[in-house]
Amino acid sequence: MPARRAVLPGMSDDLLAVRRAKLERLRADGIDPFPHAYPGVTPIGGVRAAHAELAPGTNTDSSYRVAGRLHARRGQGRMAFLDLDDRSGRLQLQAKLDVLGAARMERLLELDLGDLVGVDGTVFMSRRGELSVRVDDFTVLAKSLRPPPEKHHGLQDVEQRFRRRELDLIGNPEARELFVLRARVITAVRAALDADGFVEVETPVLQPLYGGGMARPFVTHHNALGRDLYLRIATELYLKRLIVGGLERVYELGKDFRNEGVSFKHNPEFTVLEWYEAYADVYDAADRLEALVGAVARAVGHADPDVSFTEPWRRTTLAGAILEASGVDILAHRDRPSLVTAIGDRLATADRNWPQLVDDLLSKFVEPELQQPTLLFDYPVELSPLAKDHREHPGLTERFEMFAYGMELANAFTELNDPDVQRERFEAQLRFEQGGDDETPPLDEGFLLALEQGMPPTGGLGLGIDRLVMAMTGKRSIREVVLFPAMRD
RNA sequence: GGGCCGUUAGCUCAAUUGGCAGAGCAGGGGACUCUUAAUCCCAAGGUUGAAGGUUCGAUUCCUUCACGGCCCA
Repeated sequence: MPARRAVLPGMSDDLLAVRRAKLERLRADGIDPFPHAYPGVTPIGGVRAAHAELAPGTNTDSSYRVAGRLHARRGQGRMAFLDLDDRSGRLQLQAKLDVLGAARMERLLELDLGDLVGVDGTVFMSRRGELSVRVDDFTVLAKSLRPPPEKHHGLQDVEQRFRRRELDLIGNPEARELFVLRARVITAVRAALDADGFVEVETPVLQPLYGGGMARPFVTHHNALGRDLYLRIATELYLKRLIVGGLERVYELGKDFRNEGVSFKHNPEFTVLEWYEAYADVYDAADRLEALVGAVARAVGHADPDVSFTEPWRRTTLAGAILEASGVDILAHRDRPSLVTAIGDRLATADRNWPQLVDDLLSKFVEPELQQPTLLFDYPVELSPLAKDHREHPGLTERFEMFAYGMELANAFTELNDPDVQRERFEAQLRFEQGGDDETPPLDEGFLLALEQGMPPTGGLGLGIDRLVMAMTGKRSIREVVLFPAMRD
């Protein structure tokens, strides 16, 4: 029987001190508590897959090296069982005095939950049918100096889950699975676009001018250039310049930044896909989006009985959807006073211009009702400064937004490529700004110069990746699908 | 920005009408060679988010603040 050494008499109530004392004892015994590497590890999932059919009580001569974080311990003295976690799963370890000898057995039992451990061992199936590895040898891979989350309940405190995401990932396997799923969503998006001949590009995050959307930007400063720069609010204008340049099919997957409040569907930095396809229009973009999201849903196994991303999706018009949901016909009330009268007391109309009121009607009456994937087409030109005029309906543009789970997920248009019309649109927007809209971006001469070079007919689209992941996982808060969401100090 | 709710041991949670702040897990000491939310014995662990107020007495009631959640704008 091994003689246990009292860890630290007189300090047994201080969790951190006990762990530090164990760390120092390892060093005193000539063991490096933070070794440099541990080659040859097999994932626990791989060990499980190779021995799934083993009968209870069966021994094997299969040996593996596994590594992970110590999650639980049962028994002490001459035999103990330990649970080891890695990214692929959990595995029971069996430690026996007659295998390890007194010294190593004692060392093993002194490990703390949360320590990172490597094990060489032999697979067997316990009498109760638990796949296990008998520890033949083990190595401390990194000493954990702080206690892990509660082993059965995990980390429950919502605030701590976001602020200390590493503890969420350690303690809650479903958190790991969610972010692995998020990665699979992004992989599926890339695969679909790559397969269709799109070129992935990277355009500036730090921009001398911001544009491509309606939002307040973050401002930062470049010391050597001696000037302020903006963090991008969209990738649109640079990507269109690449279409001018002849890249024909481009996409960018990255972060945009908007200096606005946080909510369950807004994080100040968020991940967006934008693509632009030469010689295509908004209807091609709609077909491509359906196929893309349908493929993502299949790739990650989206299975909500109430919402299906299987193509085709419902398609209707913005004005029709607003009329149906609110009774207000925005196309019959094309000026502010008329629309205010039509809205009556259903919305606060003070200090809101015509496009803002239409947006309010959409947000209040239509968006929350759109649970199934739905495309709303034909947005008024006042709301769509970068979209091309509708080929049939004056005053409208060739644009749609895609909604699901009561959220806007995507936005697409036949891109406006007439440089003179684009300039007029920007200038009209800036005139609106005199009316108090402070989200209007400044006029981008570099972009207009590029359009004058000649941009082919183009269909473009932006898709919110965080919200897509929310839709694929049924999470109601963007903070659940962003690893480190913005938090107050 | 407004309303409501929450904040108690390292973690997960209790605490009656305002009356000694508790349990499980983890940690410490001990027993245990097929356990698995292991079990058993012993001991320990608290600025009840912060600051003020009411009260003989506050985790509990009131005010302000911080952070978070939900709903609304």
